[in-house]
Amino acid sequence: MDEKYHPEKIEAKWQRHWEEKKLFQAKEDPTKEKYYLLEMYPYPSGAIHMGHMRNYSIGDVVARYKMMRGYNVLHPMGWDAFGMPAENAAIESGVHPAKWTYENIDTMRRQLKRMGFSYDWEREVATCDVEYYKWEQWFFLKMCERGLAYKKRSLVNWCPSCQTVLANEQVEGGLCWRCESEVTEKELDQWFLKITDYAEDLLEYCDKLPGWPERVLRMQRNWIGKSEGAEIRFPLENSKEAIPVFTTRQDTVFGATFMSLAPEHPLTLELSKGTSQEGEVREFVERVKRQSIIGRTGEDTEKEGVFVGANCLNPMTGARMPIFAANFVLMEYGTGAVMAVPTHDQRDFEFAKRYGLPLIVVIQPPDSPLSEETMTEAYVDEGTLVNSGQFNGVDSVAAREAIVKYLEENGLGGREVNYRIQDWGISRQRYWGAPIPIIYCDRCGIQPVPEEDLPVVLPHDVEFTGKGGSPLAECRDFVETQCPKCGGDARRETDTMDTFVESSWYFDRFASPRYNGGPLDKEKVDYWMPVDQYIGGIEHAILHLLYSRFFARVLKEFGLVRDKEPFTRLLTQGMVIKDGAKMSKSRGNVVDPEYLVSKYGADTARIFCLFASPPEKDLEWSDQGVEGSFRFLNRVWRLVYENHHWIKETKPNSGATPIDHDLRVLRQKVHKTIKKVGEDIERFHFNTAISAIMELVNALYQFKPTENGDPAERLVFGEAIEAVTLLLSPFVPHIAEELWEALGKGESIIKTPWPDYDREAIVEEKVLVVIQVNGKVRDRVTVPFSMEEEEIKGVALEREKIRRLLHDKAVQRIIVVPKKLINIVCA
RNA sequence: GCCGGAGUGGUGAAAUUGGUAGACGCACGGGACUCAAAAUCCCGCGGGGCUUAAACCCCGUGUCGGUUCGAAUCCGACCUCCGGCACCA
Repeated sequence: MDEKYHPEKIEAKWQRHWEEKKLFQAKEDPTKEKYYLLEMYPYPSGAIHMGHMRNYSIGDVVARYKMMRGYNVLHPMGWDAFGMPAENAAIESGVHPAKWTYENIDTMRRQLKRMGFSYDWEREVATCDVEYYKWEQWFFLKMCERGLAYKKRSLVNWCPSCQTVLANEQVEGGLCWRCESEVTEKELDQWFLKITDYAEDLLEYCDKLPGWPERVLRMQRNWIGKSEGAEIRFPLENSKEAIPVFTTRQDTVFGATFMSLAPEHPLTLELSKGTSQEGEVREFVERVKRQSIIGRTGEDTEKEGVFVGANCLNPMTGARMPIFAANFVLMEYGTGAVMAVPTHDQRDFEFAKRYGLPLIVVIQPPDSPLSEETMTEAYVDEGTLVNSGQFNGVDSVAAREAIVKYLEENGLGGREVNYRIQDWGISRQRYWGAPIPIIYCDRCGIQPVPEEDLPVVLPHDVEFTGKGGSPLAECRDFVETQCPKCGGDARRETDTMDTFVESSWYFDRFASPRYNGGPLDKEKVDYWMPVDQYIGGIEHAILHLLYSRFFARVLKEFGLVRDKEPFTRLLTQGMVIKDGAKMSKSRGNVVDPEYLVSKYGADTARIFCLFASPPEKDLEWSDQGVEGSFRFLNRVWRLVYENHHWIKETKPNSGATPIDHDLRVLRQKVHKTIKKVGEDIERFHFNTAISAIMELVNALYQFKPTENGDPAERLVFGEAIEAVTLLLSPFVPHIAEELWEALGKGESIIKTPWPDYDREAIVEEKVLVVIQVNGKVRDRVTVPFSMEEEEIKGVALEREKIRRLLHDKAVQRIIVVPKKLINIVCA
């Protein structure tokens, strides 16, 4: 052991050792309890950043701790390797996306290895490998068979900058999740996955995931957006047809005085055809369609519309209702048609006021009655029904139920549930992704690629112009093919799949990453899945984490996996902040982990991330904090260096000698620390676990051993040093291994069981009792642990200071919290 | 607008969930070692009052109330910041 701590020497040494001994290779072993720990895999952008560093440091503590606890741990790592930055690099600098991606992977793998993370690299997966994405194509075919994947022409979100379609989940506040451009609408033929079939189940199971943060579950519930209400059919005037609407306020149906249609609603143009309104309607629809999502749905966009030239009838009253096209009605939600009740819906109120449409109050509030003439805004709360025929006098909540029944009985509609969530659009008009395995034949229509023809390999030689349109469409060798049904000339689908499809099942693939008999080796997946602990950023709360839950359900139906919830526990870690903002290249406030490792070593970088704040909170970067962490490791190093010679020689059983008070206190501190660190790791309080170890180290510095080495002292002190080393090892594994070796231990520290604390040793002999008078701390007294309540009261009342405080007061009661506190209440 | 979360020293944070507020670290101040510096080690460090000093007292967890013997923690109202959803019928 060197006198000085040189991280660069020891870190490389132990990384080599772990790799040579294959210490992190996971093997299925039914006799051992498995623990599947997973951190969200990175996109190979070129370099590991602080966010990764933090995420993976957190994960590594848990992995190593569980290994020492005797679990059979699976801790894999891979690459979310398809995606646009690779393609953009190709457009900008001419490097092929594959070359760019694989080189980045090499760099980042090297960086991760330099951090000493306990990954099973044998299981590494890159999603751009054909061996990976061919199974994704296989899933797609199976989903087509079951109608879970389908193609439809629809309005989709289009990012003009990325030149591709985005899923609803990828539009954040009207902006592209990746480049923050304003998203527009476009009508395109697209492939969708039927996540809506699972909306109810996904929602229901939000209540059955106790290991997930409430915040994430709430976001998912919100996103699924379940509304219960009714469908009501409004007959068209002079026609047999009717317009169905969805409403959650069927109790207000008697107050519906007009109808609003989405501009994209097929009836909008159809009804206006041949009327004097036709031109105006057409113009309006065209104008609305051209708007961006923000322009269309922003909160300050004014409500406007146009009469389509036709009317429908209120099914309850028979009253004639003019039909409008209105910009605020969305085609994607409900039926794209809304019954307008201006008195009890604010949007309808504003619209009615603008176009001079009639108001009928049908809900009266309990206090001050409403009148159509004086209302200045809609009344949207509950009340009693009026102007509602047979339902007059009924409470609005009860009326919702009664009216649903009436609708059903009279064939006018019925109960209906609606979800905000839409099917997942997965077509991307980009090159660097998994090709959608579909062939178009002019004679036979849409033909799935036969399973035996998989994979549909992404061609290598294509041109990257950045001009828009998928490069695959320009690649004749790829596009031109034969129809699997008739054998005639046919064309391949040139869109690729959303990269979130890859990440929806990579955790399953880690269980059998090289399996070739199918996507998953059932036996192995059943052994490892579900993921016991998943760790990653909150930004995936509704993207990846919802898609993965959907995929798990589908895979379960295919009989490929056993569980429909893939992640038992989830930890969402906070961002890394510097100078008040998230670290990012554009802000210029990044700290490169590579630099940190070069200057201080991986262990310092790791322990800083873990110590500075609890994992779920944002981490404020501090250069001095890093220095402090490095200082602490040096302190530990010196402590062991100065003592390792004699500790190595101390035989475990050499001293049955009785130990004195100071030693007993030290030993108690050791075992209390063992207890606390274990408990803190279990509940992910790494910062307090580390501070507890620091306290122990401080106590060992305070403890001055006698000159010629009392055997009992050597025993206790030696035990303490070993405990410090063991407890530190999940956090700072390299230095721990080196110190462990210096202490004369043969086996790698990762193979050493986590220490148990001695229950006897932590028993308190004396306990500090706080004495309060009327809730204010006035004195403290140390009493024997076993002292009875009554006796403690006596001791407290006898205290000089307490007597002085109480001399002219009458004691009313005394509250005793055993071993902790006594509160004397007096007048 | 709706739904969450969070506000604690100069600073990052503790307080295992109603029982000593500020552990541990950083910064800062003082001391030891040194010719000197760095490194290291030791001591101090919420604010105020009183004091040579100690002892002691008061205030203090965003603000104002409440519950309780006792509140950073529970309840109500408000303020500020952050996040999610949002013309969803």
